[in-house]
Amino acid sequence: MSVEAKYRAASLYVGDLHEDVTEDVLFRKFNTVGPVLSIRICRDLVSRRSLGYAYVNFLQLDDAQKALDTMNFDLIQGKSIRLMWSQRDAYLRKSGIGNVFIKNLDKSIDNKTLYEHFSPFGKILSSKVMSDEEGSKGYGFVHYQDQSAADRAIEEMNGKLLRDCTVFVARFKSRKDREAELRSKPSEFTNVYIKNFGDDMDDEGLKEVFSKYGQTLSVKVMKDANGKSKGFGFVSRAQKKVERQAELKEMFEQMKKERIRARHAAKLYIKNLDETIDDETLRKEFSSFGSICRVKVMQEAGQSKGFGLICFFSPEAAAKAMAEMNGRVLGSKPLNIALGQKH
DNA sequence: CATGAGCGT
Repeated sequence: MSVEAKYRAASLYVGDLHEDVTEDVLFRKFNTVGPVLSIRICRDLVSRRSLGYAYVNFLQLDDAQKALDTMNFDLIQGKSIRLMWSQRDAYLRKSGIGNVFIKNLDKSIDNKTLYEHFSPFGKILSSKVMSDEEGSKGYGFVHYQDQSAADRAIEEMNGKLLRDCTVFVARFKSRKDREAELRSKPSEFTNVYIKNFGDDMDDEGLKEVFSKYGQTLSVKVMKDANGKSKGFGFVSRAQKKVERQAELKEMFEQMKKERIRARHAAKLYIKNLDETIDDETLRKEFSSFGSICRVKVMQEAGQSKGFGLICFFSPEAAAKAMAEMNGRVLGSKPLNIALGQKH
């Protein structure tokens, strides 16, 4: 095994990190287990904000294993960290194979307790109780290495009483799959709207027509202010509350995605900036393309780092600016402009 | 009631 391969084998992924956690803090924590070769907190290229996950590279595999066994779900800055082996291949994470969904969890069940209840069935890659500032949200996930382990866990645990709650345990479904499923088998409905029956039909007549098909709860012909039948209405069916909620949720999510996309498309990254160029110069040079919401030349010790960003209010303005200004010499150097990365 | 997030030098 090459040296690199050996170190890679001793790499842990650390997720769910508080934004303010530093390399230093992680080093001091993990170095207590055994010698740590390096730590990397992944950060946004430009803003340097933490992306909430890191790698801890141990010198020895045993130490990585020990950290995994003893430090998973430890709190740092009040947040429970999630440890996994570093796994560059995204297949298992994406495929959902071995992933189990659990709901109706007693609020007192935390990450560690969930792990303890579900570890007898096989090797767990990652597990988590979803939570917010208030604490547990009452559902979570356990992702096993093997589907067979997941199936055993479902078989054994579904319907079991954990503390005060009977848990529901099933294969994980992505939100998209779940919504598709809900749409494909719409829930039962008990009301129908009818139109085009003419204005001589009354409540009793309508009831007579429809009673052939089953017991009716209520039958009503819509009337105008003078009590005359309108003879028509709208054909529709009532949505159940959960259906309506799912629809609204999807709509809001799409609107949110669209907002993010638009904001993303309105952001330009400018590289190869002449060091004499500051925020104000950059703003002035780009102001003719549209309203600018933010300009930032990245600096270190009062010196330009030679790159920065401009956020326009509209994607159109950003596109125009990019088309016109890419390659344009400002100061002594040609601008290198790229569309924004995420975040 | 509930179906994450997420992988680098």
